[in-house]
Amino acid sequence: MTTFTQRVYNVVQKIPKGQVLTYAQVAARAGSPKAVRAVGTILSKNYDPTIPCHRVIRSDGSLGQYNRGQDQKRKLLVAEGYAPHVYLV
DNA sequence: GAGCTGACATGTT
DNA sequence: CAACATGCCAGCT
Repeated sequence: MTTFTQRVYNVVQKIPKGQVLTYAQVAARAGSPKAVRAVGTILSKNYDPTIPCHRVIRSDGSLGQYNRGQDQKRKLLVAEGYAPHVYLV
């Protein structure tokens, strides 16, 4: 548990509904723009329901991985309004 | 205490 | 355009 970890949690928790941030953005906001791997590692180990980890996607626009599975992540994002072209097809 | 792993990103081939 | 290789940071063995 470091400041970076807490920062990541805070940032992810502050992501508004219908909006998503990339791992790069989260890492940058957390204080380390290059700690994208770390963000993934942290979120992967985090099962806290108060942390909408599903709102964090890859910079390529892909959903990336998820604890509950990519399908669950996609469902959540679509349900929240984040429905880019790719998911509709 | 050191080494390996992993929800990623960027650059080359 | 797609695939491969390298860099990076925090967590776990």
